[in-house]
Amino acid sequence: MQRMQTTGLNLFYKNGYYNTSIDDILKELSLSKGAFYYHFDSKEDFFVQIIEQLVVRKVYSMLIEPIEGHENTLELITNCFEDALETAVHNEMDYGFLLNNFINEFNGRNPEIMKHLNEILRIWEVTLVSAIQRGKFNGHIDRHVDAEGVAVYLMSSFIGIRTLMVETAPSARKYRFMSQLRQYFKSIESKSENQPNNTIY
Amino acid sequence: MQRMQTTGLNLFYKNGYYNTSIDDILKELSLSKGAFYYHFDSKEDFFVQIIEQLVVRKVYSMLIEPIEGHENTLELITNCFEDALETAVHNEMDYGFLLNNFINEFNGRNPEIMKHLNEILRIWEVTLVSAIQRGKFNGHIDRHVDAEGVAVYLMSSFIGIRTLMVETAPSARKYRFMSQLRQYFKSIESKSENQPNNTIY
DNA sequence: TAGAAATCCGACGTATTAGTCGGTTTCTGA
DNA sequence: TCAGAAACCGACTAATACGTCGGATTTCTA
Repeated sequence: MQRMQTTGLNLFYKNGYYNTSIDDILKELSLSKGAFYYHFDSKEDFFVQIIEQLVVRKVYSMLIEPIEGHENTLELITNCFEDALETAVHNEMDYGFLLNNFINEFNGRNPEIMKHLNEILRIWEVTLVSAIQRGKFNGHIDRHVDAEGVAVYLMSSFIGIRTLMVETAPSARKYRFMSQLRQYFKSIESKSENQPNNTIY
Repeated sequence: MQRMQTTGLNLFYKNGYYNTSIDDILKELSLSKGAFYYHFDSKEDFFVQIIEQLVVRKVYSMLIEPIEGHENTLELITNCFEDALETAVHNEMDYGFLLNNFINEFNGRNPEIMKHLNEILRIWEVTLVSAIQRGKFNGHIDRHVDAEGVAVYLMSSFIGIRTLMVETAPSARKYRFMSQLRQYFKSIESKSENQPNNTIY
């Protein structure tokens, strides 16, 4: 069942949900229809379970947990993005950002699945927002910046660079992206070196 | 034939290429299989013609031509993005950024079509790069910025925000995005008010 | 070890897909 | 007017899709 889900996710990521048949997955696993429908009610049920079991965990370990620490927020985010993009560069065959692909595939076509995907995005967003607010509180980030705005901007740029890293010069594009991200971060970081609220930690 | 293409593009955009059948398109047009295959060799040929005829034009009019002027580059890009996002907000049903959706769908599965899509991205990129270089030359943009980097960063953020504007608070997210874009632009614009090279125009 | 529960098999049904092809209608220009 | 070209029709094929079902096999448990 674990194997079914991981194999399923790989193929769905590679070929898309609607363009991957149950038979494709079962052929890869040398299993039969009966085995599949013993464990899952339908293809959709199968996919929902994959989201809950695997996709959520992937996003958490890659994008959420790395920025939950109490160090300098902007550094945490920089390193988190750096690592995530570096992983993508090393994918011998990269198919873009998992969440982006699925959202584009299911948007307006499957509200049930969209609910799950939007929920993951929401959690990513609130994690970023609170990280930025923490940065403001700790004096690393200028007090006047709009945390929600920065979060949306960061998510946007990350989603987009993953699409741009598909097929065309992923390594070079990653490097350029990270440089500009640092440039942007410089523009929102605290001007003074005072970090008054840092003392309480 | 025009009607076939526009209807085809709408459905491909809405449901994806693989998830839209020829019959779906023909039903919408009240046409028959014979009519379709009289004009097009195959579904793929049909789609390639749609890209060349419609997608290219859309991207040009929306993202390329608006930034080819000789006014302040950063203002041009700001207005261009503003308009493009505003159009998306007003789509009663939005399915994200056309190019992003198709790239994610065809990446690693159809090199022929990917070639066309990547070409459009490439043109967008060089247009942005030369616009930024023009801005540096005109003194609106700091001479030290990396034009390629800024272009990649801009494209990334645009692609991403279009996915984020799908389903969840498009108008609010657009507003936040544009604010941060302006913030970023402030960080790369020329520090001094001198615009030495501007005189030759 | 025997019986029950869990797991798996694969042929089958029904629906949909891309594409074919012989025939019909509509347009056009001399 | 009429012949040929352009455009269109729709039944057909072969492949593939999801899901079902009766039965076989393996694994667990007492």
